[in-house]
Amino acid sequence: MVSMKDISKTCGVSIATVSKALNNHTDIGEETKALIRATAKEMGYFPNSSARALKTNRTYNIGVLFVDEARSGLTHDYFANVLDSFKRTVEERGYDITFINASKSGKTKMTYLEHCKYRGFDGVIVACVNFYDKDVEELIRSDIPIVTVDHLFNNRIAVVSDNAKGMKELLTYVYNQGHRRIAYIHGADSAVTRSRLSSFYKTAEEFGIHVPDEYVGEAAYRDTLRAGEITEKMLDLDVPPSCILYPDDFSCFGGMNIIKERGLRIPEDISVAGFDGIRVGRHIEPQLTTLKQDTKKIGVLAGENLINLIEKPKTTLIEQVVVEGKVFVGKTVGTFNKEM
Amino acid sequence: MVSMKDISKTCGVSIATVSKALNNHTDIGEETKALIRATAKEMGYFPNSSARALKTNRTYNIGVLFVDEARSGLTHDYFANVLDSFKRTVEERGYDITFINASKSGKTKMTYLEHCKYRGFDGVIVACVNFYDKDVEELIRSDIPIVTVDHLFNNRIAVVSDNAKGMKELLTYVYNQGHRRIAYIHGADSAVTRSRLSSFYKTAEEFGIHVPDEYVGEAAYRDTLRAGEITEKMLDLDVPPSCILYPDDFSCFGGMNIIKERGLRIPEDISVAGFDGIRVGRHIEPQLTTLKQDTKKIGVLAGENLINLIEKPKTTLIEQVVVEGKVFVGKTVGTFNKEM
DNA sequence: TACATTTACGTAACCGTTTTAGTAAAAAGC
DNA sequence: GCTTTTTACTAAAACGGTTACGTAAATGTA
Repeated sequence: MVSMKDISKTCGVSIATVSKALNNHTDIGEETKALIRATAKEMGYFPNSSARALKTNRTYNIGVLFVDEARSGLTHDYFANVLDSFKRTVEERGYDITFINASKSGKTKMTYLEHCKYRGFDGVIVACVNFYDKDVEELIRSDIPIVTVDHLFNNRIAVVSDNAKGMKELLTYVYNQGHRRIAYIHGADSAVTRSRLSSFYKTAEEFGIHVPDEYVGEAAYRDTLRAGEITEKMLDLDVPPSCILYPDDFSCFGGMNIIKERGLRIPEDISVAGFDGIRVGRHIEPQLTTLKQDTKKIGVLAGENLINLIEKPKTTLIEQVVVEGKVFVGKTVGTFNKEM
Repeated sequence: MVSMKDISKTCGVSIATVSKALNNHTDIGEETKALIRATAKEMGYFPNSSARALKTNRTYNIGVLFVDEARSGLTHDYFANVLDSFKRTVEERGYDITFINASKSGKTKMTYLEHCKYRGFDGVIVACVNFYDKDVEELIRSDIPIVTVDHLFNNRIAVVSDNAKGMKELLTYVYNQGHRRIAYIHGADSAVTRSRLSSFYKTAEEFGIHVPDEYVGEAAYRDTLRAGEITEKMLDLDVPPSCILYPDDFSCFGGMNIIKERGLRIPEDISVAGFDGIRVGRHIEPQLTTLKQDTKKIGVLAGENLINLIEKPKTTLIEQVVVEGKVFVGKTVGTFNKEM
């Protein structure tokens, strides 16, 4: 590796001059700068990020903590899309991203926070299901700049999709299609779940429609089997729902399978809607009606807010950034106007 | 941040002693080691990776280059699964992963190789569609330890899924279900495509079945619309195929949609099969018959081979590691025994 | 001309770690 | 008891940068 020392030798200047020239300091003559830059390029010089980080305490590296329960967030469509957008945003601004993990490095196992300190991340983005993990809590409570996705913490910036509004819009759409017997299968308890659930009840009340207890069931996110089981129960009711809302698109597929197995048609006999708007939903038949989350915007805002927090901590507001989703009208919710 | 210097002060020993104690060198007394370790733990010490990297020239960081055409590989189900598995494997062994990119860092744009040198990655994994990008070529030709996925290069370890065998198995399965008029819509030209295509022809010949030119069409990977268009053309043939194979599961969905639009039933009227085995294929109706790639194994082998290459370059074979996939029997390929 | 200011560069300390070479004290050898 | 070996530690240089401070020469000012 060619270093500043090499450049300084061939240019006949000191290392300090090389450093200043390459960093465009004002106290270096223009010709000298030009010479140094030219030879740097010629010699194939590139700065050593470790050395720079050591001295400046800035790594231009952002830690990413995306932990699903068993699987990492990578194979989770929603998170993968958010991460992809986040990645582009921060890379534009000169940052790289590295995954945080709690594996052993060498011999000693590290907590997430220890790993962050070890790597010297300038900031961290956290998006995961289990925010109550004590390792996650330790990280969140630290003094590292952090942006969380879809979860609120004291004194931390959070980018959250507007679950309440999303649920309201979805339900409104379904209502406007004529449905009155609307069921909601929700995911495991979490802030997101609670937000959607309360919005579901509230909106239903606003429309003056009654939601019997049997119309609300708890499944788990992205669990097609669970969703299928609950769907079966609902179909077995004396007065089954005319439309079922699911915690996510995957779960919705699970429900759809059961419905089809029963010989019922979607949407003629029963309507369904998902949540998230994963890519494949638009490519299958019938096209999935769902609440499409704006993963791109979430990623961009998370990136911008985090970098602001890193670069101008004083002027950055600690706030909740809300991103709205949008109903994607597919073919799984039909019009309903039979007698109630 | 607490450093070795702090520990050395509280323990009344030199910094060198601290370093050696923590790295378990033999020339430090047991009691001293114990004391130093204890105080290190107590003071919340963690090594500074930048400083260590600067001195040792080892970052324990692996660069990941996953570039799809427009979108990054992150939202690509196949790559995301490979990456996930790769990530777990290397993290187990104390390595982190960071994405390589060619964005500007600060002001100057870097090539992939420059970025790798800047970050000092110990090794790199490359998996992308466009291996002919000159930046990618530059990287591959460098002296950094590299493992590629699904592409062969001289003197580089490659982990490839056995496309030829996969195609053969899939076609054999379809043949055994009684199909003789089998079409193949393949992806854009690439090593993978060629491998599958030649295997398709070869296997067909072995079975003594004739493949008319109209039964082979070129679409693009993960392009549902293109796949749909070609499917239409094939359905319009005087003697349409009884089964169509697609370049990937997504494309297969595209074909299925067209088929359903035409009022044809899958698999009663026409059979289809995908390639890859993405998760959602198992959760939709009818369940997709496909060649399931062993993404987990690919990731593990890529990780293990790369680390071996990094840690014992002398003894590591430069070779092609082949991973076999397996036919996942869903419901989209039916038995066919009408007269030919 | 004499002094103050500006310009352009160099010196050297420092970031946190590893490692080579050295050293004093303790143990072993005879 | 003296030399040799072993044990347990330290000093200091080095990795590749950044930066506060110093300084000589060039320029400006009166």
